Amino acid sequence: MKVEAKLNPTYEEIVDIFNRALSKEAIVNIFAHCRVFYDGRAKSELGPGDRVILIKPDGSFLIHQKEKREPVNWQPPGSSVGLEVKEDKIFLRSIRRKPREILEVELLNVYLISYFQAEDYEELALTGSEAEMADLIFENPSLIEDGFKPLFKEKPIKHGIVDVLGVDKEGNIVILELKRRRADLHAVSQLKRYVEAMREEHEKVRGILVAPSLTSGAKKLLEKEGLEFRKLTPPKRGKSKRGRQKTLFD
Amino acid sequence: MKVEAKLNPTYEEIVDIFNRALSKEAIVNIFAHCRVFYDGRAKSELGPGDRVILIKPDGSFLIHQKEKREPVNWQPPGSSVGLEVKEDKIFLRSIRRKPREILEVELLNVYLISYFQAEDYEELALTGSEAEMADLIFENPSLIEDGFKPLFKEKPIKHGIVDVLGVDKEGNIVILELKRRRADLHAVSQLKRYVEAMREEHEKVRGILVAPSLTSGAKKLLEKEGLEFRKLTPPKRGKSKRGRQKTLFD
DNA sequence: CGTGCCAGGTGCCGT
DNA sequence: ACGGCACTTGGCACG
Repeated sequence: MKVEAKLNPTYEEIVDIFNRALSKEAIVNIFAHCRVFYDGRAKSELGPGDRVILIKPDGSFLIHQKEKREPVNWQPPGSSVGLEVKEDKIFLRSIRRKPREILEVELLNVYLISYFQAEDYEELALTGSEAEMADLIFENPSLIEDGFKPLFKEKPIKHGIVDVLGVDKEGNIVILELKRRRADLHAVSQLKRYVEAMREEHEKVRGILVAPSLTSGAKKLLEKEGLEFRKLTPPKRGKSKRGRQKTLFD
Repeated sequence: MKVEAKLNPTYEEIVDIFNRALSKEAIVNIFAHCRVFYDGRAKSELGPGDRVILIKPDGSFLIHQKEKREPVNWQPPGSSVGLEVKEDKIFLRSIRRKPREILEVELLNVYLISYFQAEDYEELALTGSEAEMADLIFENPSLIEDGFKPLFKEKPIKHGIVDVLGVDKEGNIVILELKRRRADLHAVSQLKRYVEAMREEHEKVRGILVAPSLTSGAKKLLEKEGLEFRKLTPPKRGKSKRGRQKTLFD
């Protein structure tokens, strides 16, 4: 069976279904009233409440409250999960090694347990990333400025890795730091670090922050440091047609 | 009913259960074979496959494949969800405004639809954060060095916000950048930015990176810049009587 | 593996 | 809202 679901299961049914799900490498889904304990890189406690628990066959373990995109507690892929019944209590326990982390869920009441032997061979195809900004600049360097010649992508230097390294028409070394979204102080610091590292060994080095926009603070720091800005929005490459993104949702 | 679940539902049952879930502000959980389209800050497409869909009453929308901690597609809290049946096809659509983003799920087959009217009044209590490192330093400044006097926490300066600002026994201004985990190049850049900003207006300014450890690159840059390092691991404060605070006093 | 860095980052808290 | 930043960040690519 690819999917199974049981409302208000007994302890025996929970154990039974859980083990069957594990053997099938299915995704386990539990609606439960529970308490949660975590100890590892940090440590946390969560009192009794209703949550959704998701356990994936790769060891990922998610506990979701009824709000927010983020799980309140979790365990990353590679963790090992187990179910334990002792003294009229039932626990889910997930252990990660390196770093050692333990997630423990006391199931006070299980409203629903289900599993899903999911078959999925598709991968996400995403466009509009920073990497595509770099590609775009290599295809059309004049987007930065007339005479700009990009030479390296993801080039390791003394203290970090430069997004794009090139030269301008006057022979200056040009360092580009790309941001797919509005650039902040962090981005300026990053660019400054690269520029200073290159200036240790070269005469004329320019630094250009390339992004759709700048925060106010980033603009101030950029100007103070004598760095530059070029406005550029990451492209959304259409799979088939060159048209705008209106094709699907209008 | 607090929980409801239907295996292999008809279109009508899907609509029925989905609407009931919405009116109860329940969490909706769907096991489905589906395709996914997203357009917003970026744009993506995901071909047919089995996924778990979670829709929360706050508008959060998660689509999980069978691996990884992260959803393959999602919509953040505040988004509006709708279910639409047209021409023998059934779609889930979630819209976010500001920025405008659309997530569309074509449900090719629904194995299970369930909802959970979760009641939860508990919040996570977590310890071992960077904020607690700051508290610890204010309680025991000699952890940094003898004679250190912390003055401000989260102090806004010219180009950013300093974690801890204080003075040493010789009257130098001291800037602390705290990291709860191994500090990297980014952390050093951050500290350097604060130190340089303060040096514009003060004579003697020291910068100290406070973290459990340093990456090799961070160490190199830190030394080159004349910045300092103090080893400190974020404390895990025991909530109850079980004094697990050994790390504090040994 | 550790190092470095992007992410549709998310979430929190300030002005 | 915009800004600055932490996060059990997660995930990836590369040496």
